[in-house]
Amino acid sequence: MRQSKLFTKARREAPSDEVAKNAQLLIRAGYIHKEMAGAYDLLPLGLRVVEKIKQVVREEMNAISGQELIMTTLQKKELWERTSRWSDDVVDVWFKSELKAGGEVGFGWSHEEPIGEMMKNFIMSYKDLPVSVYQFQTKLRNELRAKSGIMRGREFVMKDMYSFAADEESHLAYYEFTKPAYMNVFRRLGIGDDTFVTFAAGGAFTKFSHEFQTICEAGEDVTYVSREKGIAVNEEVMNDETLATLGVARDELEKFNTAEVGNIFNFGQQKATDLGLSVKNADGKENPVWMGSYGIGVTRLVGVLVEKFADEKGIVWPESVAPYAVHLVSLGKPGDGVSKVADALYEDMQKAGIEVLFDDRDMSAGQKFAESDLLGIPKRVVVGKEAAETGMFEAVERKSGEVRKVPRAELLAK
RNA sequence: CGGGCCGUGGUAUAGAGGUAUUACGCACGCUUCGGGUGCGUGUAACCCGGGUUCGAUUCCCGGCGGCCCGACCA
Repeated sequence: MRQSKLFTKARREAPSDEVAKNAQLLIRAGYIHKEMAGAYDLLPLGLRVVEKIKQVVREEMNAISGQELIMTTLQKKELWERTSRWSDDVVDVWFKSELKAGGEVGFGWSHEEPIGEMMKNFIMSYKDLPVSVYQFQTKLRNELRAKSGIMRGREFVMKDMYSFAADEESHLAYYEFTKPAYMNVFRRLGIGDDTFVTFAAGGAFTKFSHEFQTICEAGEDVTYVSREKGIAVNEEVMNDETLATLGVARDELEKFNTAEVGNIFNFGQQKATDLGLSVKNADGKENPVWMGSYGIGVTRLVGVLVEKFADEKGIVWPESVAPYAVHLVSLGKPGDGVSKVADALYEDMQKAGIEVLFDDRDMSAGQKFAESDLLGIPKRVVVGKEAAETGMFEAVERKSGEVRKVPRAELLAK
């Protein structure tokens, strides 16, 4: 992508109505645009980051037999009434509207009800199970207070997966199976060492649910962590009973601010019972399906990654999610020798299949470097007079600031 | 939802009861050419409604919007 054609521009100053570091940097760099409190547009660069994250998640979900689909945002009132979750007194984040043709609809804040209902059309027998399906969906939640920039919005992208099993054993096996898959995701995003499977409040049928909490100053949760024992406990369930159950002592745990980047939840047979989703077992009897749900906050992860890795100069993306792998910065003037060298290099990098953002604009070097730092692309290749003459290009690693002189051929090797 | 702070060009800001400062940006010209180059000219703003007043962007009330703290948070 030629930066001269990119309609977004970096800004020098952070907007006055944002305090959160993630939103300030993402807006300054042109990744997102604030539409209203808790609702942000994904601009071309931001969309690329989101798509990168989605791809990592997709690969890991596919690896545990998840089948991707996408559900509607519009939700049937009758369905949610059946599970007693239509009322605003029960679910306080509903957005609702009315159909002109008559009747009320809700806007999806979660999808276990409709997905369970839909699956009734396809799951008849224990032989149809186990199955798990997932989607990347824009959730709408009427939060009383949106905050922390992109980390807690009213409209956000979430990966939600739902599993269906015929018996408890295979159900729990799958539930456990998702944990390493989730950790693979977080590891690939560069936050594996700071993300913990965390015991959190359960529901009607399980003592605990499991959250994936990432150490992050801007996070809303407080988590107690024992790195040695590999145990983490959400503050909300932090008590003597929990400690006894888990076999840890209070003084073994370190307290952190954390952001919930994922959550897995065991519904037991309750959800399917409410929905009337059952299968015939081998003995010919109807049996409610065992269900689980598994979420990952995709857009929240964008915020967490910015919060965790940004430095005083701007954003620093992990390679796995960066909008481009290389930021090619030309210091030439339109039509001069330097520009021609940069242009040719850009074309060849494109042909080599390298994702490259090419700063071909006519601006001062200092401004280009400052903007490049702000954007946070992992590698910057600078084309100046020296490079044009010697064929040795300056490659700067954004994260470390390390500078190397590399020959052209090396830049085209992936 | 309770409490607090705040709404001025595209962005960030100053300010006063008599239509508004500065910087960035943007346009044009010159300058500069490896860390947000310097100069000149130009462009562009007081959230909405009501009240007080000769006059309100400024003071008062209400609304709308934003941020923060708390509460809430499958």
